Amino acid sequence: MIKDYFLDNIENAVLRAVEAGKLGQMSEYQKGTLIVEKPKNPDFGDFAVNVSSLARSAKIAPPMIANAIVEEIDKDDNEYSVIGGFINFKAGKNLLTDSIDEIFKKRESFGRPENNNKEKIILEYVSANPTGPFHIGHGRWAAMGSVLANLLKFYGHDVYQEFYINDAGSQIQKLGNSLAIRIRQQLGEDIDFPSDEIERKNYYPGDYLIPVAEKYLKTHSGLPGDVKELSDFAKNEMENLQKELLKHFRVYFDNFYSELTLHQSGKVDECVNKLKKSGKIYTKDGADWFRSSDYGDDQDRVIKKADGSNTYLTADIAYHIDKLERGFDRMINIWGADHHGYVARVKASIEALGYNPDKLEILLGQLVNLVINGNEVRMGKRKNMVTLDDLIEEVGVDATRFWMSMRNIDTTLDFDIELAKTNSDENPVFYVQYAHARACSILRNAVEEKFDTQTGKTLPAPLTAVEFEELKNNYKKEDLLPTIDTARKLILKLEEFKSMIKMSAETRQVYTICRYVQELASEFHSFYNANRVISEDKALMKSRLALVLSVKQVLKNALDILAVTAPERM
RNA sequence: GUGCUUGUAGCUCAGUUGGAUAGAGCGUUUCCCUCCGAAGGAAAAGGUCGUGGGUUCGACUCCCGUCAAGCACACCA
Repeated sequence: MIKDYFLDNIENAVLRAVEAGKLGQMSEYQKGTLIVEKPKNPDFGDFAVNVSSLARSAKIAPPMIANAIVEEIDKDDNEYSVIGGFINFKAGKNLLTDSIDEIFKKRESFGRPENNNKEKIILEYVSANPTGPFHIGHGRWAAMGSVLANLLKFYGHDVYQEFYINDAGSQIQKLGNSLAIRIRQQLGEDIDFPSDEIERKNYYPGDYLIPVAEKYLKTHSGLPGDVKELSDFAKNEMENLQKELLKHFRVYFDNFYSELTLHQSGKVDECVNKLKKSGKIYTKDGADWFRSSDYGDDQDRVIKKADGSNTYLTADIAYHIDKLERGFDRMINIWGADHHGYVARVKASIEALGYNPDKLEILLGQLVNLVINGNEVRMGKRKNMVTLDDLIEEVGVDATRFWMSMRNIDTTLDFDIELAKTNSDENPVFYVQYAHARACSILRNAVEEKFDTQTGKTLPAPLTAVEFEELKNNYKKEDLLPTIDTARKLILKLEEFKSMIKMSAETRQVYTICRYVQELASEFHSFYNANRVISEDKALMKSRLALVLSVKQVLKNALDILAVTAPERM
């Protein structure tokens, strides 16, 4: 990376300058204290380092330090300049041609770091109850989670994606009771869900169980004796619906982990026993309590209720311990912000059972607001629920994925349906896809004959197929030279893909990919308007085609991580 | 009441571990197609970084207070 090359040069120069006694009273330098930034004013250079922080130990003025360091640098064909305490850097032709060269060499793996410490990661997200269709909020976790999985894989990690099915507990019984009412309605009975608000909470009154009731009656003549049969039937239907939607939304789980099996396998009881042995359990009011407050939680938590049954937390503890026992180095969970109270207690349990709680990373996501015609539509718990299915049908998979991923997970997301549907620059997805389609179009034109309507003659293709293949497969660094001065910004933006990926993967911030891809598209559109690619000057044309090929490749790499399509034409 | 998150241009948001004149997109205004996709580009205008203190050479960034918004505070899942 150019950035790293620059920092490396600076730091080595600092070490030499210290050795030579040129940095005043400074006697040692610790690598990593200086940081590279982008100059606010691009005229200063591509990158910069501020050496003011060394002034304290050197006891000389920052500009003098900067000059002393620059003197020690092997400059190659790059430019270094000093302004105040800043050392500015402008990459020379060697670095620029190298970076395009790297794109041609690495292709679809361009951007993957050379040596990273590969981790075995289990990423858990969505994990919805199988009691109804996904709502819009689930869409955010689904999109962000799958992008994060793609990103971490691209980065080089081993990623296992898991969906935890909350298929135990009273909600499943509620689901069965609700289906029973829908079936009786189908059978012609005059019956409905209770109108009393409190009683109504014991049911799922959404319309989505009507088709399930119809389906049930196709193979059964009436209500079963046991409501459990209905619960299982409905649960199964909901799970299948959810799985289908996830696939359609390009979200692929390696495993769906049923909470129920966790109970049935005895792992939950096993976990309770282990906790008891650890001495962190006490009995109060007939229930067993876990001393989570010993590990930073604000209060202790019930782990076995007075009636002898386990709480939701108990299963969750067992689940996380199971993940650890499956040998993962790291667990990453995406949870809605409404679950933030659970972080401390789950981490506490991991620590109490002798595991390292730092292995668990929980990304808390703020919720989603739907904006329709400029008005916020707040997502109520049950009423007015817009399903993810509806949203995707309305705006498409690409736009939904992009919009759900484009904001920092810490901010509530405003999803503007109208904007996501527009086909213009107001819509970032469209803008980016257009850039890719435009690149493809130029590449097509480069090898196509053209019919001239004025003369009625057919003009030969600007480049023969053989020449084009040669450029693509046997690209040489010199090929880029004719256009290198007009394409500096574009080349640097392409090169930035590597540092963007690194940052994004290490901080788990997928929205930076969406930002990057917009910036790259913008640089490309700008380059396109200022420089004609297809022209008489063959060397110049080839150099610019090389850039177009690079842009296409990098856009594709980024869009693949987002799992948004990169269209050849639109 | 306690905890977590958020407050930056008219709107939606960046701001990379404290650094140069606080950035981008949309919207507004003005330009740019005889020509590779104008579904695009160039430029202008637009700011008391919620607010009041503090820390230091330097604060959107760190600390304390305060105001506003969202969420959570079960022997529910």
